[in-house]
Amino acid sequence: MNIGDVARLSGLPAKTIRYYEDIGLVDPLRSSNGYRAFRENDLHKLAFLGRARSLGFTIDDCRSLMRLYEDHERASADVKRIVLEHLGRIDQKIEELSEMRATLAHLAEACAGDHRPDCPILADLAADPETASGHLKNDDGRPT
Amino acid sequence: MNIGDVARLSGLPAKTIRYYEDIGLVDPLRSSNGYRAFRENDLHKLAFLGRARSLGFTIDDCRSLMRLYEDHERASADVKRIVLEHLGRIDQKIEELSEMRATLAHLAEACAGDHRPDCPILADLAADPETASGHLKNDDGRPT
DNA sequence: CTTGACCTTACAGTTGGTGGAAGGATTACC
DNA sequence: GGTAATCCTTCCACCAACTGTAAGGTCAAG
Repeated sequence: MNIGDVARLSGLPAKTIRYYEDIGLVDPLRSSNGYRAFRENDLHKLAFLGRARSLGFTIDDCRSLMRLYEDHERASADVKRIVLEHLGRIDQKIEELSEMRATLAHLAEACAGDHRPDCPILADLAADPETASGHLKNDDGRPT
Repeated sequence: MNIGDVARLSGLPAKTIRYYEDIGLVDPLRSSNGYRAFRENDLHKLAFLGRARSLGFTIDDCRSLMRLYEDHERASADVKRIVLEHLGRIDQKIEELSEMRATLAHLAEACAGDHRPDCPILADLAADPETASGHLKNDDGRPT
């Protein structure tokens, strides 16, 4: 199989596949014309990588997961640990984004969004840290 | 004020402040010794930038927001539009992460996480797209 | 025999900074 | 006045995980 074939079959761009070879995630053979020659196994690996990446695993995670995948003596605990760590990172990210979301939603709500220049959003962004968005979360002046 | 002072006051690393000058977000004066000389206004700008960045705005957004901040003829609608667009991107990101989270949580739950090599996580990652994690979402074999 | 689709490598750019080296300026202290 | 510590300067390289582009080699169809 040429790179175009595995690209179609795996759903990964050819560029990405070349990149994955570059960083040692796959290692296709070479035809006499210099073209990469992928085996079934390479295709499987690439599909594995694509799925893992789509679940947000880092390339480094992918490397570990692939190693475990190919090691039939592995302990499932090792796999689970990677997943749970990743899950923790995702939860943290969701947490951060939700906080941003809440603040931004408050700000957007407070802004008239018309032709006038008065804008609580800009006022908040310009406020010193003590004040910033605190007056929208609790409006009685107590420190947050 | 030297860069160390504004770094302390704004909470931004000196490196970041230099970078912001590099990309044209601030434009401090220079003392005769070549040191950057920040005015009050520069400090305000940097604090503004720090707050906007902490809310997840891109540097490009920050540029637009700063322009609007400094334009006293602005329409608050322009500010609100930027915020709402950003809010949309955040919601999308949260959505994506939540989907990942759900899939990963299912997988982790299904995995014994012990010394044995059997691992539904690896099985899922290796499965072809038709099957992948679908069998965990609906276990009757219907296509998802 | 040429056209077009495919393949190759290599280098630059993306985002938003961070780290480090090499060297000049200033301040503190003896 | 010397010197050590702390600032400050510029410049270049690096992070993730690709993506874009250029310049060129290969192959199958008509």
